[in-house]
Amino acid sequence: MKKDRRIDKSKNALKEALICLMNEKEFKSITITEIVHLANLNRGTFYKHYPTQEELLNELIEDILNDLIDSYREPYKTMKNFEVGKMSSSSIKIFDHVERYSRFYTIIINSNVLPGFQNRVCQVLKELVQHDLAAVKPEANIDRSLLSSYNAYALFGLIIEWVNGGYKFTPHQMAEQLLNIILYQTPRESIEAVADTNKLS
Amino acid sequence: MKKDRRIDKSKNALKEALICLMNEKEFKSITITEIVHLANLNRGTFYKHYPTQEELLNELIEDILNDLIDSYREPYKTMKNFEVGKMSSSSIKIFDHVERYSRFYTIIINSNVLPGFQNRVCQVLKELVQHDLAAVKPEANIDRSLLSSYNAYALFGLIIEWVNGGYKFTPHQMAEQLLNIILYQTPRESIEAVADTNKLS
DNA sequence: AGTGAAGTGTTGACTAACGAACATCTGAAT
DNA sequence: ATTCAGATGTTCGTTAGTCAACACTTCACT
Repeated sequence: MKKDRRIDKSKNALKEALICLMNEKEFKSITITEIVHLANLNRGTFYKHYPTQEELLNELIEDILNDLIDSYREPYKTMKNFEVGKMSSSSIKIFDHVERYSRFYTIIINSNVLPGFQNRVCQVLKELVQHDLAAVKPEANIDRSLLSSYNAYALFGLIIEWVNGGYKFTPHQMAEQLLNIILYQTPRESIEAVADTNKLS
Repeated sequence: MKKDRRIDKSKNALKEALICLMNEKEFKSITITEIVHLANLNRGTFYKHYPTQEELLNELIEDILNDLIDSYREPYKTMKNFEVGKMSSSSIKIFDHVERYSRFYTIIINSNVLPGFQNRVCQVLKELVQHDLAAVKPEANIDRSLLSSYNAYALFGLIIEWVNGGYKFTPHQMAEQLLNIILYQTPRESIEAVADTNKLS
């Protein structure tokens, strides 16, 4: 028995409405009545799924982080024995994820609401990078935690700059920028060695 | 008891899906399964409201014509003793209507599917114009049917050109164009006399 | 001719979402 | 301090939409 699609439709409508309202006013001042009005749903439907606005926001954040993880791992589904050199910019999906939730990222990053979100994104990125590193033979004198954190925050910096600049580039252009940075910033002779540590997006 | 909003949501999803599919393929080749798949609805939901695709299309057309009528009459709600000279381009809503259903208008006008639709639009426009004329004192030697048809098709010509040109103007610019044509094409001394016959949009 | 994949039309049991109504609670205006 | 409009949290009966399953048709391909 497949899951009833009405549930997802209602939940998505509520989350979409919440993002929309967060664009306009402070989260704390958003009422449940406002949310269901914008979502075009009965108020009882809200209470069937969430006790408070905070719980709705929490689930939205979980959705976004899960989509971030899926997007990051997207290239891995098709390839094996990953190599940055053979990676095409179109296979990098993490910037598509950011664009998908661009309104939310703009709210969070440009303002100071929900400061913990940025840290959670970085933490997730770091774990994703670290997981990749685990499958690669160790590099001399480089601590894995340090290296993964280095790469995770570098990627996050790219995202921050993109968001704060008002999305002046397409996701594809961002992917190209990332590839260029990875491939040409690294000293030529060590590209192959480091390549496997940079399985970004 | 207000009407159950689930009905409108489902019907709108089906109509939106139909427009989307008509953009890509011939109407006759569109299956019900395709429609409900794109609308993200159960097939039974379709049959609960419509026996065939044709009936869905018919109701969509009725929706569009009703919205056309509402949009045309929008300025009348706020004003009495209508005068074109005092009419602002922002009060003209008929081009907003066309933009709202722009995808549908493009399909119908650029191609030859559903040729009857254009005639129905013109007929509706003519009746709207004629209804306005009925409230105005008769002009010497001008047949009312001819005058209303003249104005209705003139307006339709504006729309056709706009659609075929790929919507190169905003609805507001179109409204300004219409006002300019009405006000400056007419001989100066007869503006007042004809003004009331041009309650367009 | 015959096979099979895909669309059609319908049914039945189940449930999420519906409107309406209720008794609170809140907070800004008086 | 009082009022009162608006938000909250909950309940109840109803219904639109859900999935799954069915028999049937269509038609392209073998």
